Amino acid sequence: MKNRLKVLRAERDWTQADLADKLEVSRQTINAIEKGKYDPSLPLAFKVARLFEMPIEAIFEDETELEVG
Amino acid sequence: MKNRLKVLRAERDWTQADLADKLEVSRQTINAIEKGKYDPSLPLAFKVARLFEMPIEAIFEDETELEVG
DNA sequence: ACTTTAAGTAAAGCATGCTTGACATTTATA
DNA sequence: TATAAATGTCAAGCATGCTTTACTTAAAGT
Repeated sequence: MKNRLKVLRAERDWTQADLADKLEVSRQTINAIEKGKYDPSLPLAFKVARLFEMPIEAIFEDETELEVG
Repeated sequence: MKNRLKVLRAERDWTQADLADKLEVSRQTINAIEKGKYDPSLPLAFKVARLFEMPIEAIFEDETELEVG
């Protein structure tokens, strides 16, 4: 799953640690999500969306295949 | 986290097993999410949103407190 | 009443999300 | 160049998401 965290941070001049603080997660969690090591949980995705005041879909981009079935 | 899965299913006359099949997860997973036992992962939430053709926020409702900080 | 279908629930196990602590690398700045 | 700030990464451990198997309960149709 792609995400725009790095850009959204840059627009606000926030460090990964800044964002981590605001979201109440560890800095490593932000780093891992930005680097695509794993996806955030849904509750964390909601928190991100609220912080940036935009829909989840405007921040995270799903790239899983469409069904064949 | 509240969700409208049960209603969305009912509108389409789908069983939990039907929905599970369409989402490629187990029936128990659908049951657990509907009963609020846990939240779906973000990828699964995206899959649900695509299936019902509506934004994640129209299906799942976050109810975590706003920051005091 | 019987049968079937749907929904609920539980346990064990594996995969993923997130934590802390520590250390390495990169980037900016004195 | 030296120092500090920001980012990257790893390991161990705990919490959550999801699986399979299996059983129970509820609802619906015969």
